[in-house]
Amino acid sequence: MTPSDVPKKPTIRDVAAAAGVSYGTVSRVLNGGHWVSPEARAAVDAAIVSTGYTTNQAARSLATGKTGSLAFLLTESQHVLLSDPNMALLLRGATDAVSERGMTLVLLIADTEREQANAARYVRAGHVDGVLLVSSHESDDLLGSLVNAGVPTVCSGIPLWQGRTVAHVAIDEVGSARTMTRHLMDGGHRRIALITGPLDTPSGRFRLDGFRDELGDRFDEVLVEAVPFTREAGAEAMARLLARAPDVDAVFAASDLLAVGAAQTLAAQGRRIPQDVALAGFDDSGLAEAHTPPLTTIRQPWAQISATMVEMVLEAIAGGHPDAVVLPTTLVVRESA
Amino acid sequence: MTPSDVPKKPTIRDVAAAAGVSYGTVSRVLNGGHWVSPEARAAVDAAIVSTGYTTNQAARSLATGKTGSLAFLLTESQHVLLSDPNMALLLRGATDAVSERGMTLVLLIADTEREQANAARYVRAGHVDGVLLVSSHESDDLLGSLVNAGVPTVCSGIPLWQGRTVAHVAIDEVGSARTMTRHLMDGGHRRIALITGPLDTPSGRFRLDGFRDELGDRFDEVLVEAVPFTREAGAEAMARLLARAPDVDAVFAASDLLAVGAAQTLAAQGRRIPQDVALAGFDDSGLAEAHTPPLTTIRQPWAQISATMVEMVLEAIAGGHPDAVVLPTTLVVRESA
DNA sequence: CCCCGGACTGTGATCGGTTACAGTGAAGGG
DNA sequence: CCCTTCACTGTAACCGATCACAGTCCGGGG
Repeated sequence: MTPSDVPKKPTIRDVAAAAGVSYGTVSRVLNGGHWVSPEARAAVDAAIVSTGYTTNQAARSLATGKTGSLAFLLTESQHVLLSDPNMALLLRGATDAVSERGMTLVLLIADTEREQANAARYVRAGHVDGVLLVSSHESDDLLGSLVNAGVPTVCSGIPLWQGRTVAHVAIDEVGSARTMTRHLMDGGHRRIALITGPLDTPSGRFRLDGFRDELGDRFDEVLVEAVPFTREAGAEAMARLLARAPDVDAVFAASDLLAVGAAQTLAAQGRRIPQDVALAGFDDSGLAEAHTPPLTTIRQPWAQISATMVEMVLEAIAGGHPDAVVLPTTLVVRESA
Repeated sequence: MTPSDVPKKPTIRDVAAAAGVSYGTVSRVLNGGHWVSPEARAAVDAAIVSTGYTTNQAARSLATGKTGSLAFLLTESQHVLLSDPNMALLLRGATDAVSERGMTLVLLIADTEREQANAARYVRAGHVDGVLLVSSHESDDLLGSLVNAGVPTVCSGIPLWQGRTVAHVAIDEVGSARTMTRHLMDGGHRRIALITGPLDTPSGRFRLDGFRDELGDRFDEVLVEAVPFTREAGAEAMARLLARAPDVDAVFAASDLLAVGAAQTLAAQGRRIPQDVALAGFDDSGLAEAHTPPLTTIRQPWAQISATMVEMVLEAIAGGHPDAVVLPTTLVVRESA
């Protein structure tokens, strides 16, 4: 075919030649087309199609200092991405929101301290324009190093950080926990237990707060377990609760996964759900609906959360100072409570 | 503090100045350090640390034509990332393998035809050096356009593609299905049903092949359902199987998710697992172990699969022509069968 | 004593864009 | 009728790397 076997990619120079204008004009068309005559623009548009031109992101980045991509930075110690369906939902929503704007999502997973340092270096090196920081545990150093380096960052969930406040998107943790607790009380239950997440996570801490607030003087320390967000931990916590308080008649688990674990223990000990013990989860992940019996739970608006995060980080990149955003949740009543 | 409020990032020129050498020498040190005197190298290394230099990927890409990143291209019509734990495992493994080599994973999700076209354009524009194509359904056009454009591509699973063969990593689908079928036969079951995936997916098709091969003349068309890989579809398929063949005494589901769906239907119709009907899954996702009773299943070596895919795509980028690789699976026997 | 080659270093061109600036021609105001 | 403004276009410098090439220095062989 052609002399060269690898037909080099067309550049704006090639497009300019094909359109009969200068490459400056092509560049102008590419960036909004202001101060370009209609004829020139039409010619350039046609030339872009005919040459099959696609812009070289590397060259553009070099000139503008922007990369056109965001980092989805997951700082979790375990296989959260697979064990926690929420993460997948967040990731999916972020991918959509980002690609809608012609940008790219770079996925960074930083489990260990060392990996977190690597990720921070990567981000600070300017490989991405901003960061969606998804972590449940506190990670002062990583978040701090990003914020201090002036990297536009938005967190998912309320960051438990000692420094100045950071832009974040969260649900109304306390309110949601109160709503569920109220629902269980309205169901006539008197001995309501809580299996919450680790107290160094916002979800773990604030759901406990809401639970305690709503119960008031009926709150009993004995009926609380704070454990990692895994099924096994939920099962073990339930076993401890039953040992300490055999008369428990309702359990509020701070995640569907914890609830599933609790359900296994309940089944093993011959307690029926919801006849003997009512059981509620949190998240409305696929698990909740799939469970037998289907779980009463709290639905989190994941798509909205991720879309809002992307919006906010773009605002920050543009020089703005996005506030915190709190989104509402929905109580989903099914058979388990 | 400093006159300029935003302290520009150091470049190789700054490093060179600090080290008292020319920028060419710095570049040489950065790329392996051949033909550089030990003193010069030491000076440069020290200067890199003292200036806090990090290489500007955009500039390097522009000069070399390489981007240092791979695409994880997911072409699925549904929320696979969340419904299918396998995808998360693959993604996780790929992230690790890629970051180990100092590269980056760009996550592309292309559901619709339009999104696939976008993704193809993105990849062909040279934003990434290679592609890990993760799709279960056939997608001739996307795969074809990548291969024809000469983009280094490695598929997960055997691509059902009419064109020339493409590099891929797969498990021994037929053999795994035979193993499980044999296990069920050895358990004394006579009426074994199969709920497999869509027949336009390799998993769906080849697991049926293995099942049929192993059963030989005991194979019965009536006992086969081919449905999408979702829990609901599994439940419905099980209902149809029970209606057609009430005497079924074992079910092999081609994914754990399908098995979970089938279990729901079995429970609803009062059939006990494994006493009345043995049930087997595929994948050994978290679901299998979490299920009551725990599912007998086939374990896929996801970490190895993703690592191999990354290795192969790097080989292809380097100009090689990686072959197909088939990895072995493991039968995991639990209580359900 | 000169020349040559090997080890190392510096320079300049280049990648493909953006952007500031310098034109250019036509329309319009004084 | 000239000068200014406006709308548009072309040019050159620059972003921060890589890499080919041209030196430079030194030791050793002829």
